[in-house]
Amino acid sequence: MPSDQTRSAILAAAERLYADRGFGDVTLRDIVAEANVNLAAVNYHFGSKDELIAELFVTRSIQTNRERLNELKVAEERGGGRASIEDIMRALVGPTLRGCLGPDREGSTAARFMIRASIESVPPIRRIKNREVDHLRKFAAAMRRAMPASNDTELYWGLHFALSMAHHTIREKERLLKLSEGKCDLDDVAGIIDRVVTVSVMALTIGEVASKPPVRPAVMHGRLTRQDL
Amino acid sequence: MPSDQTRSAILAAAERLYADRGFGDVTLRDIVAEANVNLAAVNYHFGSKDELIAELFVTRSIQTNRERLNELKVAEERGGGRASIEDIMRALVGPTLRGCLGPDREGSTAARFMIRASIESVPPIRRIKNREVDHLRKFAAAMRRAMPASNDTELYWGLHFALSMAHHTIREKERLLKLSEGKCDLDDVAGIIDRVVTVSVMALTIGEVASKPPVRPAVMHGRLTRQDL
DNA sequence: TTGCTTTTCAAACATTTGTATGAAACTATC
DNA sequence: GATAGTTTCATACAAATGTTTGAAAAGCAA
Repeated sequence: MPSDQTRSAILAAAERLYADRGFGDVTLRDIVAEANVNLAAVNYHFGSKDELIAELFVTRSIQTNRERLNELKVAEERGGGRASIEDIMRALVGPTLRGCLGPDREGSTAARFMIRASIESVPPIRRIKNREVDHLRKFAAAMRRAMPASNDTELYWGLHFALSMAHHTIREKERLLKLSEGKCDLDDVAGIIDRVVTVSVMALTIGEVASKPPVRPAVMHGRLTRQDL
Repeated sequence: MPSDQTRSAILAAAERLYADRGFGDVTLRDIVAEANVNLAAVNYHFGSKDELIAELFVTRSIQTNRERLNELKVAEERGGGRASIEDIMRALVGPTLRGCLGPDREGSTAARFMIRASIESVPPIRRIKNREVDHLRKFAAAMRRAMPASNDTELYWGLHFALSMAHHTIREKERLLKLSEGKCDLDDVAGIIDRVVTVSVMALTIGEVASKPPVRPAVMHGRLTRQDL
């Protein structure tokens, strides 16, 4: 058997098992059993368990990033070098949401793996995520071009909130479904993307009116602290 | 030594260690060493490691929930039985954000523990979180009273997005700080709460204009799928 | 004190886990 | 077809970890 066959069998089995049962419940022995390879093969081909997980996550992350930048590029070309802020935000959150939500996506191992990675956050994945910042700078730059009037602070908050809504929707989709008693349609991916984009763009326009958000009613009573429960 | 002393020594030591080093890196032996008690004491007083973690998390969750409902009650009383939608959202996200962000909060063990719990999401905590839904229904009810025109779907999405922004800001504050090169002031807790509240309320007003979000440019080109990278 | 319950303690248990080893099987090149 | 390099395999290793045990200690009521 060529070496690559064992390697990819391990990758596929690991991704499937991690997606189904999470990182905490899957051991190397589970993976090699699923892949029908020897236990030592993991360390031979990947060096360690953590490096296996890292490779899985990096592969999928690169895919998502490529999709995002691709969608951004398409939007910029269509706009003659300048994409609208809506399209930029859509390029940011669209790929992730499309990948992880939707009815048929239940079968997508890659998507379910990335959801797990988002929820459980094991050390090797956390390490990678912390270096993931520079890829977002490209989106910050595009946003800056699209709304030159806005200042950087507002821009970063808008970017942050967009990712907040997208990721949290993926992470907590079960809970939202339960809370809303099915009223929130988690299968309407296009609608969800519209929602997130709309709200994100609105968030960005806060900064265009004033540098400080407008609404700030007096609510902080002196006696309302963490102590008095 | 009275039995309660050992019990609370374990609780305190566990919360401190988990807050500092995370759930993955702290063993029972670390905890009992920090608490100066015997290893078997944990199982004697709590039954198991998971039940210890669960007790820690439940205690802090109850605290947060009480703060939220308290703040909601204050706002409703001030408004003569009806709180404004701004104040409701503020009561929802305020306690968590105040508890977990801010400069002096660095020393608060409870806050850092809850951040860890939000990031790492170990099984006993996940189990509890999944039952945490009914507490949010009280907020949904208050929101319904505040904006009777809005339909339930929009309401739940607004609630969900508010929590998204609050939790994600806590979870990813380091990354946001790095991405924005310090431009986003994570110590200005009041400002952050204002931001989240403002955006949440705006998100809720989407539904008052129309039942579907307005912005929906044609971006989904046929060739833009998960494959073509 | 006596007797009973609760709590502490040191030690051991039982598993699980990732990793390492060294020989065997396989592959490809000469 | 011999040889060198690669890959597979069964097995063992070593360490960590949550849990259990049974006796000692402490607390407390009669």
